[in-house]
Amino acid sequence: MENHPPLHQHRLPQHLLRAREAVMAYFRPVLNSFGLTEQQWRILRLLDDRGELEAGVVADLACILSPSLTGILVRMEKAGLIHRRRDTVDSRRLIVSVSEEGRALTRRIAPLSEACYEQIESYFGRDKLDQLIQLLSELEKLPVPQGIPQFEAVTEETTD
Amino acid sequence: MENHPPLHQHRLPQHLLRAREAVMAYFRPVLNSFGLTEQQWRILRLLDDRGELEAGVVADLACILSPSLTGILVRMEKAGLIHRRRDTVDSRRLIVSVSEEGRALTRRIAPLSEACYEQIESYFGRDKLDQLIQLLSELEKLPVPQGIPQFEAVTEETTD
DNA sequence: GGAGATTAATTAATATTTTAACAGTTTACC
DNA sequence: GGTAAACTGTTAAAATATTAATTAATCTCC
Repeated sequence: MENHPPLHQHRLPQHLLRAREAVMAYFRPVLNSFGLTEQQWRILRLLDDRGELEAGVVADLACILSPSLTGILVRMEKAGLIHRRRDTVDSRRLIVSVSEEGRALTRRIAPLSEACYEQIESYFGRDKLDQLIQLLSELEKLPVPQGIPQFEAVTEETTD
Repeated sequence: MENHPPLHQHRLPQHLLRAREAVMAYFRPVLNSFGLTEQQWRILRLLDDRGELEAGVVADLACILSPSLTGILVRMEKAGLIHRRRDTVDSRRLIVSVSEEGRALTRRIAPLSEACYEQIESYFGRDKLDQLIQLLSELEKLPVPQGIPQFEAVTEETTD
C-alpha cells in the first residue's frame, strides 16, 4: 500500500524529446552540411542496410507517415539519391532503393556520424549508452494501446 | 585493444524516436479527443505548473523553436486556452499564462494522462521506467557540440 | 466473373518544423 | 546623448507532420 507519486510527473515523452534534441544537436550540422534532412538520412541508411524496400516498410522503420513519405521520396529521387519503381506483381506497392550516388553520399557521411557518436560516448560513457539503448529497445515494443481504453475510466459508471 | 563494433550502429536517435512514438501512441488519442496537439499539451502543462512564463522560456522547456511557437500561441489564445501580454518593463518580451478555461481542460485531462502512464508502467515495470528516466535526464545534459569539429576531418588537407 | 470490402499510396488542408532574414527594443560603450 | 551591438519575437519560404478523404489495385466470397 505504498503511496507512489503520480507517474505523469515522470514526463517520459518530454524526456525522450529533449534527449533526442540533445543528441541531434551533434548530428544535425553534419547532415545539413551535406544538404540532407534527418528524414532523408534515416531513409538512406535504411536502404543502404537492407537493400530495396516497400514504401510502407520504409514508413514504419523510419517513423514517417505515408503522406509525408510520398513527398520525401519524390524529392529524394529528383535529387538522384534513390530509385522508385512499382512492384510488377502488385502494382499498388512502391519499391524504393538507394542509387549509386546515394550510396556514395552515405559512405562519405558514415565516418562523420561515427565521430559524433564517439563525442557523445566520451561524455556519456559506453556502459550507460548500451544500457540506454537496451531500455529503449524494450520500450519500443510496447503493445499498441487497445481501443482507447483510457475512456472506460471516464465513460463507465462511477462506482464510488 | 578491444575491437568495439561501430557506435553508429547503435542508432541512438532512431531508438529515441521510436520509443517516443510507442509511448505517444498511448497519449495521442487522449489529447486529440480534447482537440489538443502534442505541443499545445506540453505548453498547457508547463504554464499550469510554473505560472506565467516568457515565450522564450516556453520555447526552451517545450522544445519548440520560436518561429513555431509564435503561431501556436496565437492559435491557443484564439482558442481561449491562454493569455498573451507584453512585459511592461521590456516590451520585447511576451508573457504567456494559462486561462481559466485552459486550466479546467488541464484538470480534466490529467487523470487520463495518469491512466496512460499506469498502462505503460504495468507493461514496462516501475524499475526500468525510473532507470530510463534517469538515463534520459543525464543525456539531456550533453554539452552543446563545439563549433562543428567534425569537419576538421574533412576540410583539412588530404595528405594521401 | 463481378459487387463490395480491403489494401497501398496519394492528394488535400491545416499545423508544425526548420533555416534565414527582419523589425522593434534594449543595452553597452564611447 | 547617440550609435552600434545584442536581444526577443515575428515573418517568409520550403519541408515535414497530421488527419481525413480519395484513387487505384487487389482480394473475398458468392
